[in-house]
Parts: sequence; C-alpha cells; structure tokens
Amino acid sequence: MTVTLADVAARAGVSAATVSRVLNGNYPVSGSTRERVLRAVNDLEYVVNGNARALAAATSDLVGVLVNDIADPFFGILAGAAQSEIGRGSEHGAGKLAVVCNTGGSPQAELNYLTLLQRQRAAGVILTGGAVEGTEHTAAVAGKLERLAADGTRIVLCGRPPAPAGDTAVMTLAFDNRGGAQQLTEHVISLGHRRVGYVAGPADRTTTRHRLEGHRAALAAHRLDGDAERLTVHGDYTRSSGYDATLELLRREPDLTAMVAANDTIALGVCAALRERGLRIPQDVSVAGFDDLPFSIDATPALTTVRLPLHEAGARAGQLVMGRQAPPPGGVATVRAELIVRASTAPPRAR
Amino acid sequence: MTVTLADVAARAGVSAATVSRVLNGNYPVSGSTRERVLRAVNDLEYVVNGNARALAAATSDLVGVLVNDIADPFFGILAGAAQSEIGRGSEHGAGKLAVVCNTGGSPQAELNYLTLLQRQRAAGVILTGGAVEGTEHTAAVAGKLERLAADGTRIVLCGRPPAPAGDTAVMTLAFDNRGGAQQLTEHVISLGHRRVGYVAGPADRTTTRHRLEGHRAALAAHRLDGDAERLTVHGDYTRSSGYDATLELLRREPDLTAMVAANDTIALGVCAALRERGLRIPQDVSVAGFDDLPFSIDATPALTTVRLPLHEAGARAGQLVMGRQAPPPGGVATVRAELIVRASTAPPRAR
DNA sequence: CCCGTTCCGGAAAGCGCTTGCCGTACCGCG
DNA sequence: CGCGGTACGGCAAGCGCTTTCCGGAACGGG
Repeated sequence: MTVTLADVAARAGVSAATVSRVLNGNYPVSGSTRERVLRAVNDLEYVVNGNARALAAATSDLVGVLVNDIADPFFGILAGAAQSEIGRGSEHGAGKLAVVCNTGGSPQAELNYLTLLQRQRAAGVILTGGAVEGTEHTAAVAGKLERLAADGTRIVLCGRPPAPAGDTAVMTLAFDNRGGAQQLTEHVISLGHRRVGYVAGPADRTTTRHRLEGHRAALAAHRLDGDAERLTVHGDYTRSSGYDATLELLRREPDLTAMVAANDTIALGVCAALRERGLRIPQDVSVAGFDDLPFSIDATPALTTVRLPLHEAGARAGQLVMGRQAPPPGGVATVRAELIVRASTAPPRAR
Repeated sequence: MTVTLADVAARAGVSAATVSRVLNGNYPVSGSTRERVLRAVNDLEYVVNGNARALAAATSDLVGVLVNDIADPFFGILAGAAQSEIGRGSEHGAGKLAVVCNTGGSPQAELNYLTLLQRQRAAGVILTGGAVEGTEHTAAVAGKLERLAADGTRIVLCGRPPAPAGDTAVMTLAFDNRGGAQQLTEHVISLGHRRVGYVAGPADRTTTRHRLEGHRAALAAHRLDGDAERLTVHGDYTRSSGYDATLELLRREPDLTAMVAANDTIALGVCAALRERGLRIPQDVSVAGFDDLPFSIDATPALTTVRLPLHEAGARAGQLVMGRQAPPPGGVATVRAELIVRASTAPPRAR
C-alpha cells in the first residue's frame, strides 16, 4: 500500500539506515549510493512518514499559530506573514508546517488547540492578538504554555503583553496599543474636539484595555476625562457593534463631534450609523480607527487611524519561533504604532 | 521528562494497554479501573503523543485547509467555517486539528503543502478557491491528490471545479461563478448600460475564467460583445489592480458608464480610481463587485455584488472532509450565487 | 607489507502507542 | 457442582523511522 523506508532500501539495495541518512543528510554517504537511493525514492514516490520520524527523532514539523478570528484581516495578515516565514526552508532545515488555528477569542478553544499542539509535539507556537484577562481559563493557558515550553516548544506572543510570571522561554512581541491610542486621541483633541465618543472592544481583552487606557490618558492630559465613562461603549470589534454603539452614544450625547473606535472595523460601523443619522464625516463628526487595515484607505472618507506594522510583526514572530532570530533582550520587544492622519478627521464645525 | 503511557500505567497499577483502552474508550474497562486510570492521567497531566498514536493506529488528527490568500476575508470566512466544523468533537471522534495553509495562489506552494500533509498522513484535505489552470504543476497537484486519496485521505474541493479525471474519492463543492457573473452583468445591462468595463482576476485562475465567461455570456446575449476584449483588463484580485485597471480602461474608453469587477476588493480599487477622476458613483459610472464580503456594504455607495454563501460552503466542506455528511450525488455539488443589488449601480445618465 | 585512520554501510535498539490474542475470574444455568 | 459465556486485563508484536554502535574496506605512512 504505502511505500515505506524499507521498500526504498530494498529497491536501492541498501539498508533502511542508509536511506534515512541520505534523506536527512547529516551523515557521510558516498555519491553513488546517494544517487541510487534518490532514484529509488523518486521511482517509488516515497514520502517520509512524519509521525514515525517525529516519534523516532523526537522533533516535529509543526508550528501552531493561534489567532482570535481568522476572517479578520488583522489576523490574516499577521498569520500569513508568520506562515511564509515558517514554511520557508532555511539552508538546511526544510521549513515547517504552520498550523493556523482559529480560537474565536475563547480561552477554552485556545486551551484545546494548545493541547492538540502539545499532542503533536509541535516545534513552536505563536499566540497572536489580545489575550483574555482574568478568567481561570487564562491561568490554565499560562500553565499550559509553561508546560509546552518545558517540553522544548518555542513560544512567541505576538500582539499581547508578556506573560505575567518571569516566564522562562516565552518571547513576546508586544504592540504599543496604549501609545498608539494616546497619539490618536491626542490628534483628535488637538483638532479642537472636546466631546469625544469611544467605542471599545470586549471588556476583558488586553488589547481593549490598553487602547482604552491610551485614549483616557490623552483625555486626562487635557482634563477632558470627566465624561469619559459616559462616552464609552463596549462592543466586540465588529462592524455591527460599532453601529450599535454609535447610536447609543448619540443618544447619550447628541453633541458629539468626534468618535474614536478601538479598531477600523468598528469605525466602519460608526461611519455607517453616522451617515444614517444624516451626519457628515468629518464636517459634522470626525471618526478615527485603529490598525490601518487595507480597507481603511477605501472608506469614504479615508480613515484616520493608527498603523501597526502587522506584516513585519508576523514575519518577525515567525523567525523567532523558528529560532532564526535572536530573541529580543529580556524576551520582550515592543512594536511601535504610527498615527496615520487621513480625511475622516477635521476640526469641529464652529457652532 | 515527558510523561508517557507507561508512567500513567505504573501509577494506576495497570498495564499500558488498559490505559490506552480507557483513553480511547473502545473496549470494556471496569468502572473502578477506569477511574483509577483517569485519576493518574490527571495527576500526571498526561497528554497522549499524537505522533505515536498516529503511527500505531495509522490514523491522524490533522486535516489540511489550503487557501490562496489568508489575508483575504474570502478565504478567512471559508477557512474559519471549515475549521470550526473540523474542530468540533462529534459524539465520539474527538474533533481534529485543522491546519490552514496559505499557498499564495502558487501551485508550487500548493504542492509543497500537500506533500507536507501527506507526510503527516493527514486525515483529510480541503482545497479552497480557484485553481491555477494549465501549468505542469497543476497536473502534479492532481496526481498528488490522487495519491493522497489512495492513501485514504479524504479530499474536498471547495470553490474550484471538480477534478478533470473521473477522480475517485474527491468531493467537490463548486461555486456557480459563471452563473453569478452572468446575472450581475445582466443586471447592469438591464439598467441600460452599453459600454461596460471589466476588471478580471489573474488570467490562469479557474475563478477568473468562469466569472469572465459569465460576463461575456450576458454581453453576448445582448449583442454587446463586440468590444468585450478591449474593455477587459486582467489584474490580480487586489485593490490596487482594480485601481490601475480602471485608469487603463478609462483611457481606452472614456465613455464607460459601468464597471464590473471580478471581486469586491477590486471593486474598491475601481471606486477609488473613479472618484479620483471626479466621476460619481453611480451617477456617472456604476460599479459592481463579486463575493459580497463584509466590507462591501460599507463601501460608499454600498456595493452591488454577488453573494456566495461562504460560511455555509466552508462548513459543508468541513463536514464532508470529516465524513459527517454524505457526499453529494456524483461527488459534485454546486453552490448557488445570488445577485445583491445595492446603491452602486443605477441607470446611466441620459446624454 | 603492516597497522592506524578514515569513510561508509548495516544491525539493532528503541521512540510511545494500539490492538490481536489469550488467560483468568466470575456469572448464570442446567 | 460443572459448564459455557462474558467481561476484563495483560502480553507482546508491531507501526516506520532515527541513531548508536560496530565492523569492513580502503588508504596512506612508516
């Protein structure tokens, strides 16, 4: 049925050991023998059994990439970049199989996938995007990571804060969500806005918290934070939650002159709601997003937002997990965020 | 170091065989023994070695999902739906690990991933999106699929035409790209448009060809196909190619009154170019897309497009690959496309 | 010409798990 | 009380590969 090493060995007239050595190229094999073996491999269309290899060699071809929402380009870009780095064959190591796993933001699913990856004795794992804070699952995840690391699995956190404990081998690429958000709101305030609505993400996500903190910090710096609580609504990073939140905020404060969203997708929903209410952007209300996803430039008007170098970050995470790049000092590097001012923000109308 | 079956067996005071049977639950084990074993498993935090299991049982936990571009929500939605179906534990089968692989549309990469999956003896593979036509790689891919199928790997094609040969075990969920495109152009023509530009995808993709054929068929039905060749430009399903193509088409035919794009992302680029040229949508030029991706409704004006039930299709593909659903008669089912008329198309201005 | 080296290839011992086969203990029944 | 039947658990043979340890061959220097 399936071709095995032994079949190849028989056809080439050598032992299985020799075939294995030719294939792995880490032991001297004479040219003629090597060639004979390779021909046999070709003739038989032999493909090594990864499971047997992993079992015998105690190494694996798999690297897991966990994402919160695979349908969201934020994660798509991150994962794509990481994957192409992981799949790339280096000088000798033949490149590994990147496994993108969609957790839907649930720590339970995250845990499941981690166990599945642990089962396969994955060579590495990248966890992307904001983490859920404070549940017991979260602690379980941390524990799981520790055990994985202990088994020699390389771990990279990308877009979430470093593990709380002085965790040994886990590397982190943190995003400067706080700083980016602060810059953004700072920009809005500097245009002259004083009544600024904020649509946040799910309450228990680190990303949400950091972006909200940045926003509040900017507000506070201008003594505008008295109303902050009232002018904040939590959603879930979807367009529809941006839409709903905007309606709610407009109800609470009809005189809003600016809306800041926790990400671009929400911002799209914000725009839709505003337009539906007959408010023009940016003449009546300014709108700002976060992430600078590809579609943001095509929104009308083009969205003012904060750019995160998603592609670079994903690629770097891939290199780190493959051990092709030295870990950052202290195991943590911060990815900077850059304010991108476009057409959706402008000074408020004089009233 | 790592806990093995034997460790668990020792702690529970039974043989490894018994532990295995408890874990797999396909053999009678007395309640008390089972409990003792489970306690030992818990105490030791034992996680079965998937590789060893796969080797011994000749079955695997992995299912591959190949996508052309993971950063494109089209594939994100498809893959996400498939993955949640694959990961779901059925009554007994514990759910498998879905491996999303990003081919970038390259048959070479596709081949690589298929080999990697074959290595891991994947339980199934889903190939999504348009296939590349006519290269030698393509034949290689087909051959590979045949071999995979022969090894017992279940194969599902989702969004691409059925394999040419009367291929045995591969199931297909074809999208009605041709019919959808025809409806769409039919709609545009029925509004009164006579000079219709078309921005196609990459020339060698099946999706591209079918959508173009549908477009041309509608044109031909109204004897409008004389100019078709001149009014078509090929791009690559990106926003920027839509932008560039529009500029080119406007050069070739300044009096265009409608633009049909091969997908929504291209349509966004088309809109951007049009607006930049000072043309209003839809008053001056109508625009239509394809796929009905989530952002399409947020374009301004909201995009007329063709909806493909991506979520349903992905979920169905997942069920098929897991063998949880009977294969469609003949191994092929066609997913219907639905015309969605929104604000970006209108009758041409009287001139 | 002999012996120490170097180079290659084979034999065999696992890697951690599943499973067919068998033995034992226990049940109910005649 | 003896018998067949059933439920349960252990033994051991692999699954396909890697890798350690060895031995033979070839080679060069003394």
